[in-house]
Amino acid sequence: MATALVDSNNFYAACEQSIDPSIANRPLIVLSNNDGCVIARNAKAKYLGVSMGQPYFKIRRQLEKIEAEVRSSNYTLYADISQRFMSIIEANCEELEVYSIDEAFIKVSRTSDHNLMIWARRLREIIYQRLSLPVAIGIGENKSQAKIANHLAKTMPSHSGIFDLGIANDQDYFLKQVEIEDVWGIGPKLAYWCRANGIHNALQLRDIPSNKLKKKFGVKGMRLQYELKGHSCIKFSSQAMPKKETCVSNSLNKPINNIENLREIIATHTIRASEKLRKQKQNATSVTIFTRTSFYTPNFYSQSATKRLDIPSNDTRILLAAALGLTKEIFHPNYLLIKAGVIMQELLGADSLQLHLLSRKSFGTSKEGCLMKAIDNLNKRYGQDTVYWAACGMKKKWEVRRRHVSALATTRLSDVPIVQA
DNA sequence: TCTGGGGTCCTAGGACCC
DNA sequence: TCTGGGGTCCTAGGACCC
Repeated sequence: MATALVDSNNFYAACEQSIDPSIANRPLIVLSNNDGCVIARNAKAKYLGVSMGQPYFKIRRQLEKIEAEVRSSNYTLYADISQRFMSIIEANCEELEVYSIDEAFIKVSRTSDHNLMIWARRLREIIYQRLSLPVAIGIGENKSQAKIANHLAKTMPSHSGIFDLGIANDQDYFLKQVEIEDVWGIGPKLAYWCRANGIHNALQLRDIPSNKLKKKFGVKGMRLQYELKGHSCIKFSSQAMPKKETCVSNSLNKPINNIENLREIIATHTIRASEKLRKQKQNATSVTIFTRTSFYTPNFYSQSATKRLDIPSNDTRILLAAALGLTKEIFHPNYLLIKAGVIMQELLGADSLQLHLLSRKSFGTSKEGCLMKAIDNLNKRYGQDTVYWAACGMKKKWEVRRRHVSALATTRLSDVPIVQA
């Protein structure tokens, strides 16, 4: 059975274009939280020289000059379109592994003539027709090969978005076209080492002596090399694994140096993290909070603190008490803090909870559980923060900047676009 | 004035056990 | 005089992913 990787091109930008086709012919960029830096751009913006990761404030002039459309990231919209994307793929394959918001690995059987091109073209058409998302499909014998094939599908125009490495006559030729930095699993550090050791492309990586690779990359390097040779050794998991930790954090609109503000931020993130836990049907055994100054200031400061809970919980009030209790441990008045967050750790599924020896409470049916459910339902029905904790503060001067956010066109009735005949 | 957020996996080294 | 060897668990840090 072959493995394919279906991946949406410039996903966030494509989502923005799909709800507002009027911007499709213009350069478009999407900014990270706090309108910090570029995290997605459409082909036109790419062509005009906007690159990923650039801070917005540095390129604002350039963007004005090329008359680019700018959007703040709208994750609610992207998550909803992603779900639709995945369900179309699921209906057109044998097994699906959702790999990220815009990518899925899938398994498909090869037809008698081994040719999956017709299937791939059809899938590409359906996705475009229903969601206006252009996708690339790469096919190989395993995940690493599918990744390589997907890269080739995107970068070589003659492949028009689809490439099958499994049936390529000259696999070596194609592996040679893939720069070492573009190989899945090779990050900047390892790429640097590779270049220094004369390994410049995927073919050379496949063919270097295994012992040399193992010494530097460990087992991960071995797995990658095996896959480049055509064996499968990276697990395919169609069942989403339960999360081991859940983190909510952000950079602040402006730096803070008073503990009250830090408490409000920690409270806000803890509440969001608790909601996430309840949605995931998980409970946290320990809570870590952290904060730091900017990387770009001379006096760097970073601190975290952790509290273990007697009983794992997803009750906002319990987690809030734990997190706020730690705040003074990470605060330092001499530093301007620019980032803070909460990590829920050692997560347990609701079914694998153990009661505390001295506790009389039972899970799920408790009053506390009902209260949390009621709050979640109210916020779902009437909008986020209809019911919220006073610990979050009222003014929120530090709140995330989102000056260019688009509508919730697929999840909120009042935001559905109106088409005039 | 401004520089993302949310994850996972692996390894090395220390502490501890018998 | 003499200070083992094999194993597990935990943690911090590094590297990677999108």
